[in-house]
Amino acid sequence: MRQADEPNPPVRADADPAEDVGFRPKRAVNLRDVASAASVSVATVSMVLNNNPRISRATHTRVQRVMEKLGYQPNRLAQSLSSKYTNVLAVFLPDLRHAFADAYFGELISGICDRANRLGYKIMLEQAKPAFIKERKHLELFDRRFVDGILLLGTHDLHEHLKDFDPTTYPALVVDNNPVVADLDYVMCDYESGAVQVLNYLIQLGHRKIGLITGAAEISTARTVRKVYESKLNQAGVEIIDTMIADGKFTEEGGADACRQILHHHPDMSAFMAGNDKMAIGAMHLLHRMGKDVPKDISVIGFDDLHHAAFVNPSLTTVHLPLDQVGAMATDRLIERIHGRREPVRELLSTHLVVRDSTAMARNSVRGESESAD
Amino acid sequence: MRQADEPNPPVRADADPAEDVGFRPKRAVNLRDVASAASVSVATVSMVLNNNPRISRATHTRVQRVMEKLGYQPNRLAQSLSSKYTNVLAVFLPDLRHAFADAYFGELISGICDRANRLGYKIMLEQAKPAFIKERKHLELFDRRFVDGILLLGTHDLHEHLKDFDPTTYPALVVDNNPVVADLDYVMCDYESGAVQVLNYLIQLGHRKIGLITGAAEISTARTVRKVYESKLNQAGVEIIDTMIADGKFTEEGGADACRQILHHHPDMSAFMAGNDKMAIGAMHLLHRMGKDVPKDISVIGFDDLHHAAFVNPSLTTVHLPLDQVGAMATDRLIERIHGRREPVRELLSTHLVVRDSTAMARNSVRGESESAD
DNA sequence: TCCGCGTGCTGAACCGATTCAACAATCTTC
DNA sequence: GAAGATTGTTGAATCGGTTCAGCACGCGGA
Repeated sequence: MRQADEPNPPVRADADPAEDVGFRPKRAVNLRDVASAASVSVATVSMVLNNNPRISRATHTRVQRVMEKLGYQPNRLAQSLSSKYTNVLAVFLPDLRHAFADAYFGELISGICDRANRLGYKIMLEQAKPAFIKERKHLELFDRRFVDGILLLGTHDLHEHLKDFDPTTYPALVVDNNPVVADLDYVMCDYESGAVQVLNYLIQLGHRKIGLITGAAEISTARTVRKVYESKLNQAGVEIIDTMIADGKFTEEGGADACRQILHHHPDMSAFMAGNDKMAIGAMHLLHRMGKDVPKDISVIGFDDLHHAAFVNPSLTTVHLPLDQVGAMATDRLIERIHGRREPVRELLSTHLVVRDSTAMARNSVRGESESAD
Repeated sequence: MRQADEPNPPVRADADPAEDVGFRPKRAVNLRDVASAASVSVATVSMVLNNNPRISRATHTRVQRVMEKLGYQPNRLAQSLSSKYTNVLAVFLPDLRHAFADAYFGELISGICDRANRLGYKIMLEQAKPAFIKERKHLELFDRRFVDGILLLGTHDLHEHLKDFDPTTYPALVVDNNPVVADLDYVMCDYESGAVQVLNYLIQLGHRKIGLITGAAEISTARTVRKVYESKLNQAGVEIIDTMIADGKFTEEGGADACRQILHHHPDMSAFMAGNDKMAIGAMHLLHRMGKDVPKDISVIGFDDLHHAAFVNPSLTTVHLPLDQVGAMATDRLIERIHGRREPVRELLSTHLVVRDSTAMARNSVRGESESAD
């Protein structure tokens, strides 16, 4: 009878013979083996392993030689159990359908893994599904000693659980974002400067009728871009109407929808600025479907500079974000925090515009007052 | 003098100021605490935790209540140390520049993570760089008790290290591939059937001059597709010349290059079949640059059906691969193997063609003999 | 009444490392 | 030459679980 309905942890129903004759690691060489082979105590071997300076040069090399001869490899479960650290970091992805397949997150993760490995850390992958958070598994990760720290990707201000990460007990760092919901460490791209470059460029090309395909307002980077958009257009003497802006949800479909909405109210739009490449690509796809020519009829510009963006038709003008560097630096700072760093982390990495084929001079270099559509 | 390089224990060391005062987990509730609070032995608590049927219903619920009251969470380092399993799986990515940002791998990982989490497993991310393999870190992962098993992504026949994974000692499973270099478990898409559908479709549209943009010959799936291509074209009475086939390295750039090469020898190509979507997209980009119209002048067809493929211009006709299902099933089978499965795993998941806008009837439904160019 | 057996629980060994207190041997220093 | 400091090593406790052998108890059968 199997009354055990509840998901029991690493369990196997015991008491039953003739079962689970699974993978059985043959007993490996351990500290004691090395100690006796080298005629020293286990304490000595351990200290050699950790390069403790109190061990003499002679003993050190002798023990090390024995370790090599026996092919000794420390059991890291035992190491972590008795030491303070696991040397594992978790990467949290947001609860989005294709989060893993999203090149934006991929580039971040790439930077993270590279740096983490170089520093002797392993990376554990987690997706922050609602159930996961509700069961407080994000803290369990620490409490049960899975990880030393967490890198948070794709966060925003509605993520209440961000408040749970107390810096000294549950070290966490926000990657490429700065949610106001909690006062956490962060490392991110300079979206403001990127947006400034985009708008300077578009305005210089003669564009005034510029639509903004943005992300949700709860995402700090989306707000930043929007703020720059509004101030720059105002500065150029353009009155901003709400219908010139639409939420594209950071997806291709969303980008296309947002583009359609804006065009519906403003058929004379001459350029679109999108909050990321996926939305820009979605918009371009729609425009192509509608028979509009990018960039002759309409210019489109994105954010991210995914590898991919150079290969759509036409190739996409976009703001290059140093995502792998962000990932690497985030990893560095998180590890510092784990080892006792006190000062908060607030890093901003610079961005630059990459001009390709999706942008061109505005048809007729417009001037001055634009009459509001409707 | 900073003799204290070694991290100090979780105890408050007031003695020495100014040193690694890092993250300090406050002593958590442990088995002994629960045992004494419930007035039973630690053995009993452990057995409750593992749903051991030898514990009476009464004791079970009583202990469980105490655990809840104290907020007890088992330390999984201790659990894994004394049990046989870590409940962690590693995902190996190949040594490619943008491996993490590649949506193909992303979809696989997505399926893997989902299933793994549902089964109580954690996922660890590794990239199989040459140095990593040379230092035998892929085995160290087992020897040092990091993981119970490994899922191998992006493998091919030059990966000699695949031979190292002895099924009973180092459980590993190849995902969406079947390298002949080692006789390992695998779960993959039915590329053969996919290729058959592609060629039937193209031939039915009247295409005869079909170029193949393939991957490297050491990759089994690339060989499979090529084999089908050759036999189907032969069957349609088309003589195959080497110059009709080129290696696109599974990248956009490679796809573009391969496309250029083939066109150089065969300017009258009317269709391209690519081994994945990225190469197809690269080819389409080149064709766009050359002023050729897809699909009017040339049809292009891919493999993968990445989310993305629906949003390039024109949207891409491609073979849908059930990558998340492959990932999920791979995870299932690997876990079976870890727990003692004896029979080899050889799974094939079915694929189907998704027709979009990058394919159309051949200009002039060609017939019979094609004179070899050059 | 005695034996054997199944049930429910316990004590203690064990997994494999880290680290502290203690100590012996050698080196300073006066 | 004795006291004190330094250097190098060790035994034992500890981290927090799992598991096995064994014990107490109640019960049915001979």
